[in-house]
Amino acid sequence: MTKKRTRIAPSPTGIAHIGTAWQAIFNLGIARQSGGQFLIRIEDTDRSRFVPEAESLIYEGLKWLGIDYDEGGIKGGPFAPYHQSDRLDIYHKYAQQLLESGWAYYCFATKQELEQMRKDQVARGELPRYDGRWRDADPAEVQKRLDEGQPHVIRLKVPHGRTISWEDQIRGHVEFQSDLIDDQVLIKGDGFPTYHLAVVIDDHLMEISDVLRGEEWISSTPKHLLLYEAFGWEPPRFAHMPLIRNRDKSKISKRKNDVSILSYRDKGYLPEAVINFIALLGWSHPEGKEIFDLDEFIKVVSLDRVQKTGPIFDTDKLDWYNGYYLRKMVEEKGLPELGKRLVAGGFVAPDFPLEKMEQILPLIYERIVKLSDFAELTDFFWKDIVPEARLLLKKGDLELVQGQLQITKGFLETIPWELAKIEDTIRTLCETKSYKKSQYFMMLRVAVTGKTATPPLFETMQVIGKDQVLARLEHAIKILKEADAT
RNA sequence: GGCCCCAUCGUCUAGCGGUCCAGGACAUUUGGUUCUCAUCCAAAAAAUCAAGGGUUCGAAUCCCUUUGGGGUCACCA
Repeated sequence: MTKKRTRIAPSPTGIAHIGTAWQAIFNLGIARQSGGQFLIRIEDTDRSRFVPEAESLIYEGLKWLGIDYDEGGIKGGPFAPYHQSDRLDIYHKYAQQLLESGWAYYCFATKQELEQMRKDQVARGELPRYDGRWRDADPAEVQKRLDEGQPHVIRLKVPHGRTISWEDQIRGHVEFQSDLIDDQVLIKGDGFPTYHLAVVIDDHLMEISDVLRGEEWISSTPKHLLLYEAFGWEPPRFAHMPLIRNRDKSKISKRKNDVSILSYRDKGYLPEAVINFIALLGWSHPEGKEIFDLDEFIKVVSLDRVQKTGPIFDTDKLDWYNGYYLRKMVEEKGLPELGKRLVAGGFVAPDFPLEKMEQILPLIYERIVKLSDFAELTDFFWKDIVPEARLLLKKGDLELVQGQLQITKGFLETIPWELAKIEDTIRTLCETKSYKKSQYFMMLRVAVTGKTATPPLFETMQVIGKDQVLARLEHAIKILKEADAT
């Protein structure tokens, strides 16, 4: 297999987007399995949307997910620079070439002028599009305006009457009529190139062999193909991935979904879970596997298993993956690993007593879905609780429950605080007094934790500690008295 | 609206002319284990393969039409 070079070309306009990560793993896989390179190029030609910290967020997000790259980004490489804003003179040089070969021309129409033109077109029931007013302008007039320093753009002279087609790696044969394509702006009024110009020049210069990008680019591809032709360059292979969607099927958006990679980290997801989840969006494992890591994905990914339909971003399955990977992690690396991740992610205070942690972790690791669940799952171990009378009395009447609390407290006071002893005491009590197990246990659970869903009762009591358990039972008795009085 | 892309259970998908009255996973429901929750284990329900026409001995799989959805039509990427 010939080596493939692929790339992602994110724009630093905001957050690190989950879609970028999704694109990245496919590009990474296709390149790596051929022994080629995967690179990151920063497309920062839109100064109006530029966000300074956005770029480092992208690296941080990809790094967290374990997505590595070979060139570009902060690494640099043989085709540097990898920031488009550092490549301006390159674009100008090639734009000049297009001007000379007749594939491009200067356009002095102002934005307002074009806006008015489109408005008029729409009013006349026509399609709004550039009317080519400077396409065949008098060279002398153009030169005069140039000499005067008039603001201008450079446009591509899209040939008429052409059919432009390519064999898409995912979609097969796709074709467009050139007559429907506007004379694209190549160099903007501010001297920056547009995406179309820059992407073609950079992909060629950086020897990208396979362009794997979102379906939203499919209608731009003929423009790019025209540019390759204009430059006399061999175009890369194109593959247009489906678009990840919101629940309403529209293109995934910030408004309707959490699309920030880092926010999944902050919510307590494991990177391996996120990777596994997104890998199965629009793609399926050749052996039908549901569980695999990035290394395996890179080995087996192929474009022919990419679906043409845009998958809906539904994180239900991500939750399942996360719980699964959390449990797997504990089985393989032990509870301390879970503790480490909790601390590293800031889900538990760094000064949280270690021995307490060691006692709590075995009780909750099967119950935790996200690392951020930890607090909610365990707060009663160290926080004061106020059991609700309603819950205490859920399955038994006042008299019964009060008696149960008193007598249980009495017995527990006398025993050494060991798991076996606690269990033995309570079970014996339950039997000799003929309490209903479900009622009695649940009542105690509420009295001791304030909750109806907790880890097993005896272990929980043991970890909470004798003094605290007795105090809570006492507290429960008091609450019932108050409830009785009102 | 023009152009382009797409269409299998609620969701992610398997399927690339017969082995599919459509398989798996998540979610859901039920049962088992159990002091609750969760885990784990079983099982169920869930898609007239968008609809209608063809082609074929035979179609979820090929073709056409319709419908539906999406993308794109900027001096944004």
